[in-house]
Amino acid sequence: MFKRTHTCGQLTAGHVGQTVTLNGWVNAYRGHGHGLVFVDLRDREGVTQVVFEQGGTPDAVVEAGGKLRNEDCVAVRGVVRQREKANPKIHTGAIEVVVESMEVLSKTARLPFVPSDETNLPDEETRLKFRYLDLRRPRMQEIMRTRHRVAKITRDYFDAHGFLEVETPMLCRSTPEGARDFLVPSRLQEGMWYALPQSPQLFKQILMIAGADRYLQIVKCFRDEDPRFDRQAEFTQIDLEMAFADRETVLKTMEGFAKTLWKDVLGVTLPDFPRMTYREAMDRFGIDRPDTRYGLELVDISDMAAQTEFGVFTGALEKPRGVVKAIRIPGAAEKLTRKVLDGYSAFVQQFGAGGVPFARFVNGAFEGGVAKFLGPIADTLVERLDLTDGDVVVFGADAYGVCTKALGELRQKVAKDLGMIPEGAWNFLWVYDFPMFEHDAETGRYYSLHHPFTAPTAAETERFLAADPADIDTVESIVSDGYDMICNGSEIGGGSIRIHRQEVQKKVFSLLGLTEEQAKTKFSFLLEALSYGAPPHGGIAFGLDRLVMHMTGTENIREVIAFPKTMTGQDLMCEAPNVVDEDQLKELHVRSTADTAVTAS
RNA sequence: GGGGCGGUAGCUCAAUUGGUUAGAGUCCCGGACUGUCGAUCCGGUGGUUGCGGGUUCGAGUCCCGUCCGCCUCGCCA
Repeated sequence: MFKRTHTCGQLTAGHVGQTVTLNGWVNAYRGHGHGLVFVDLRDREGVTQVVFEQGGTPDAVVEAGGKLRNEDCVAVRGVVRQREKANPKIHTGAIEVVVESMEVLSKTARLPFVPSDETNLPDEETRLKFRYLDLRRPRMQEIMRTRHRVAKITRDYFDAHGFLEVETPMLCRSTPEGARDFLVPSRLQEGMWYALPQSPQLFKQILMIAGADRYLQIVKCFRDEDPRFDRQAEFTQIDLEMAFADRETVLKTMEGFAKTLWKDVLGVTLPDFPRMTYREAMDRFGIDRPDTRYGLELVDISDMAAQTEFGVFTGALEKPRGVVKAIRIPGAAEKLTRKVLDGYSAFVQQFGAGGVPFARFVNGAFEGGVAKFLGPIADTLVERLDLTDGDVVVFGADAYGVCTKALGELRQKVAKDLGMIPEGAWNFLWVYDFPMFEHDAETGRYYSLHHPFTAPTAAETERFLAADPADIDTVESIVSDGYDMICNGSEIGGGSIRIHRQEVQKKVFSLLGLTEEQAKTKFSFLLEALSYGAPPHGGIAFGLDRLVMHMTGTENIREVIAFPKTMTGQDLMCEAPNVVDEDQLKELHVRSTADTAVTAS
């Protein structure tokens, strides 16, 4: 009988003398001839050494033990014994189990790789193909456990704060704006399509109107866009919404949640989160999710740059919204060689900048790079950047958007390259006061910076309702009641106070270029719902995958997802996506236009 | 859609400037071994160098195409 009495992680000196049964996989084996075999048995909870030895173990069992190989799945029964020499590396190292009987539950075939061999870990492709073997590794088990704990603490925390978990549909209608939808053809409604949710945004707002008051859901979302190291087409949100709540209430509740998570999972006590406006974040850090673990802030020197004869500076200032900004890189004069700085120029070029003008500050004077142009402003530049000997200054000179983006990205690269990011630091902050809209010159229309259901701040509402769409400056100056939670330069959550007045929502739709007719067609249910006594409400959504990435120190999102997809959207284990039968397509009223054969039959 | 890096034994890697029979560790198989814990020692199996084409007397190595993986720009309200 193989039924276990203990896990492989729990036996200690206190169990000596007990007869126990363990189930698990062979993590390693060490044979010493026919009379003595050691096997390390592993399950989710740990590793225990079991011994097959002549005298204590029947001869036939010793022989069977000698045939065990890595990853065989077995049950062993035996007596716990104190070891002569303890193994301090494992929790159960004080004891071993002398095997009396064994059942091989399942013999392994030749392994594509050995999960316990951490030094010869295969490439990710192989790990994904044999994910069930990869997930057996203690590191992956630890990540899965952390993810479970995050989900559990999330439910506990919000339950305690009066939130109700409600499920929303996976088969939704496609809505304009936002990411590309995954579509599902309808069999019953010929020619019609469902979309998988990009987020349950509208449903949770409707739940507020429906009186749910406080809503929580840990939910899969789908966005058919290209993946990144921290982005997957299919991902999980912790989705939240609160009725009768202002921004302060939402931020306090969510900040408390983050603090609870970090305390309970990592034992880290987080201080109150600083807050920063979008404008300040862009000005000082060149990005809307600043990493405040290090300096390297952007400093505007446009006024000084105008006094130089440097064409790159003066040319930039002639552009609309042209600026010149500088970053002081302390003590980097020797590290940042010409070659490295040339690399930085190439780096910023992908963001539309021309290059990275630079100068070193050595022996009280600028040298190298564009030093010769800095003469007229040398003293004031030293003062404004607070330069000391051995510093390097890099510049950005362009329209505000390009300059800010380039230096913001460069700032992060420099910090990484020079090892300026402190280990173990947790810098959280809120970014708020985002613009409602951005005007795109190419398409000649406005886009929501967050999403079209984000309310303007209370102070802005009347100005917003009165805004003339033709007055781009005014429209772009309207501030929304949105907020992002940032952790170490990564956006882990974002939300807003929502529009709960129908006329405000209609105004947003009209600014986005939706005619009244289109707005009615696509969002009639929302507009209608807003007309029946909608409460003020707001919420947020956290990226569960990213939270777990931070908490486990993993470098890509696939590590924290049990069965993730590759950069080309494939599941290498089950080989999805894949072809289907012609009959299935027919039933769904769908015909493929792909060039290559795409059906199974 | 654009750019970059990578693909050699089941796995991790090596292979001089383009040069003889593509090597090592590990896994696996066989043998030895009674206190190991990365056990040790001896022997063995194992290769369409991702795939297709080209250049060359000769290609793992150079060129073109293609597939796959990762990273990145665009994209991601």
